[in-house]
Amino acid sequence: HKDDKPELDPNNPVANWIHARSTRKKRCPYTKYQTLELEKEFLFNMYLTRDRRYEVARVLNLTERQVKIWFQNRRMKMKKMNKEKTESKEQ
Amino acid sequence: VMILRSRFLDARRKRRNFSKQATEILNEYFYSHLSNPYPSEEAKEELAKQCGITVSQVSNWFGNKRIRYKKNIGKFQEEANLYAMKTAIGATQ
DNA sequence: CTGCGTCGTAAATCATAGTA
DNA sequence: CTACTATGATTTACGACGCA
Repeated sequence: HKDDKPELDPNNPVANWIHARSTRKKRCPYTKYQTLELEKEFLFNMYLTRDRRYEVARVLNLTERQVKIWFQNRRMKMKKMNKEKTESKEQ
Repeated sequence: VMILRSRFLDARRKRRNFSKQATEILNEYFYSHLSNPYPSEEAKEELAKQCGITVSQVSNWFGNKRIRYKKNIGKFQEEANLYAMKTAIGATQ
């Protein structure tokens, strides 16, 4: 009867899904050293100044963009860990 | 040594597979929303409650399911048919 | 308009559970 | 027990959108 599902694609269900662009850089796992240094910097301060970003990128042989994004992801990770910790303590 | 250290540092990676009922519920949602398998935050909360897992785990499950399904649709054809049939029967009631 | 912030996700990879 | 596969979690990299 009432079909609320807009099935526009009987043959190709993934057509309307979100797809990464083909120009996206492939994920490249960082070395233990890079990760350790990034973590140290994060411990020093969760937000980068422009100068710190330049310096960290130079020392670790990453682009400033990669360092910026690493910090963004790291903050999201911290947020998630805090949420889980809080929720488990309040139950 | 490295193994012991990594086990300590990655303790949260220890896991148990979800129950069969939970997987059943997640698959039913996935295959009945195959053209747009992106549950809203509210839907995730409801699924999490029904499955007895966290919202993050529901998000992980859908992320993994979407990419693995897309990577090899043929492999999941049988499963897709099974759940399509189940929801069809449910709709008949 | 620039530029960095969060949020949600894709895709690859990791680590181990499950199984033949 | 070993080898291999399935599966849940984590790690890079963006796109979309917000705010100053």
